[in-house]
Amino acid sequence: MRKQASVLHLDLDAFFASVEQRDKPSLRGKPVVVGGVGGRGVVATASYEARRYGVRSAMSTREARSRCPHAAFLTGRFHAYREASDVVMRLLREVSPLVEPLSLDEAFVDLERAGLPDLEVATVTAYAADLRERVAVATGGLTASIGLGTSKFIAKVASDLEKPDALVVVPPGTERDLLRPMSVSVIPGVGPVTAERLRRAGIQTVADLEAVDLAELLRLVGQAQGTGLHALARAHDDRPVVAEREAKSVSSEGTYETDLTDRRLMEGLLTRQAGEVAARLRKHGLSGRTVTIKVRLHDFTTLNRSTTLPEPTDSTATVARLARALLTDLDTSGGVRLLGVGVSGLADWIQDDLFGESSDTDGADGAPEEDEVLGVDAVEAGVKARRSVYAPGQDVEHDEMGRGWVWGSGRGVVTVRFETAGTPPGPVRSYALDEPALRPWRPAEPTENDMPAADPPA
DNA sequence: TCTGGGGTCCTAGGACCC
DNA sequence: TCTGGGGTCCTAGGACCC
Repeated sequence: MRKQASVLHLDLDAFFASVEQRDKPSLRGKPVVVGGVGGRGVVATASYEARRYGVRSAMSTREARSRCPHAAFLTGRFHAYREASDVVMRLLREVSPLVEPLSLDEAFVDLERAGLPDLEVATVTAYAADLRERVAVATGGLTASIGLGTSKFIAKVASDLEKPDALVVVPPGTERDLLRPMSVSVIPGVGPVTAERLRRAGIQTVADLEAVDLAELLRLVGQAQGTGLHALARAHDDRPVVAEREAKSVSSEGTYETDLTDRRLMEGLLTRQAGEVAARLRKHGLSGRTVTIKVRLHDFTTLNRSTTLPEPTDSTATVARLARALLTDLDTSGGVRLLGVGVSGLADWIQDDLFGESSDTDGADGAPEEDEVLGVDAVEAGVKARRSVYAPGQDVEHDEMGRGWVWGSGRGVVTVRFETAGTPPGPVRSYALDEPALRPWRPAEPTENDMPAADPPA
C-alpha cells in the first residue's frame, strides 16, 4: 500500500449504452439496453434511464423487457465500442506510461509514473478532474467515473462510490474507516457464493471480516482466497499496475436458441468455432497446446473436456478434429444449449513440423522420416519419453484398418480412431507403441472445407 | 420457456518422476 | 514387496470479473 493516492481507476459509465446514445441522438435520455436480444440473451449494459426500472447487467433480456418494455433493446456494435475504448486508452497512455486496461471500459493508471510535481491529494485530484474532461472531449461526450487511492482496491472502490460522472479521492490513512461498514461484496473475488459462505459464518461487513483471524478464514474459503481476504479486509494491497498482460487462452462459444440434439450439427458448429479460434491465434502470432471444448447441457450443467498436444498448434484442422473428438465421449442426448472451443497453454511461437505442415526437415521425397515423427526407434532403444511419442490428432495408417488418427495414448499403448468412409467416427483400436502395422502418414495440406456454412437453427 | 461471451484464477486428484 | 514425500503436469470443475 502506498503512502499517497497515486493509483487511479477509470470506469466509463454505462459504456455500451452510452456509445449508442452518443451515436443515436434519438436514444438520449431514454432507457437503452445493450445485450443479447434473442430468447436466451442477457443484458450487457443498461443505460441509467433503464436502471431506474431495475434493469441490470447479466439479467436475462426477457426479464429486462418485462421490467422496461419501452426501452430500446440493441445488440452490441462492438467495433464502435472498441474504437471508443481505443481513444480513451490512448489518452491514458499519453498521461502515464503505466496503464493497465481491465476491459474495454476500465483501466488503472499509475500516477507515480505520470510526471506530476507531487502526489498530494490536491494535485492528483486536479489532475484527475482534468483527465475526466479530456476523456469527454476526446470521445464526443462519454462520461467516466474516476477513483483515486493508495492501491488498486481502494481506487476501484472509490470510482464506484458516486458514479456516474464522478471523481472520488480516498485520502491516505482513511481507507479502513471507509471499508469497515461496507459489505464484504466490495472485495474483488467475493461473489455470491463466497458472500453466502461468509454470511453463514456471521460475516457480512468488512469490519466483521477484519475480526476473523487468518486460520479461520483459511478454513472457510481456502488458502488463496483466505490470504487475499485477510489482507484486503485491512486495505493491504500491494498489487502493482501492470501494463502488458499476455493472453493465456483464446476461445469461442455460442448459446443456441433451441437445444441441439443432432451430433452432426454439433460437430459442424465445433468445427466452425475451432476455425475462429485458430484464426485468432494466427492473427496474433500465437499457438497453443491444450484444446478444450465446453458443453452446456439443457439443465445448465457444464462439462469441459480437454486434451494436450506435445507441441503447440494454430492449425484449424488440428483444433477442429480434436474438438470433435472430445465431443464423442459425452452424452448429449438430453440436448445442448451451449458449445465452445478454446485453446490454452499458449506460446508465441509455432513448432514447425509436428503435423507435417510446411516443413524443411522431411526426407527428400517429401515423406516424413518416421523416427522423427513417431519416435518408435527411440522407444525401442529404451529412451524414456515422458509423454507418448504419439500426438493426439496425428494421422496414422494401419495395414488392415486403413487410415485413422491418434485419439490418445498411455503407457506403451496408443489408441487410434479410424475414420471409416461415410460413417465417422469409426472404430477405436488400441495398439502397442511398436506395432509395425501402424505407421504415420502425411495428410494433404489441412483444408477448411469441412467448415459448415449453415447457421444454428433460429 | 430463467441464466451471454470473453476471459482469469484456484482446487483437487491422479500420474509420474526422483 | 512395506512404502515416502516433494514437485510437475494434466484434467475437470467451479467461482469470479467485466
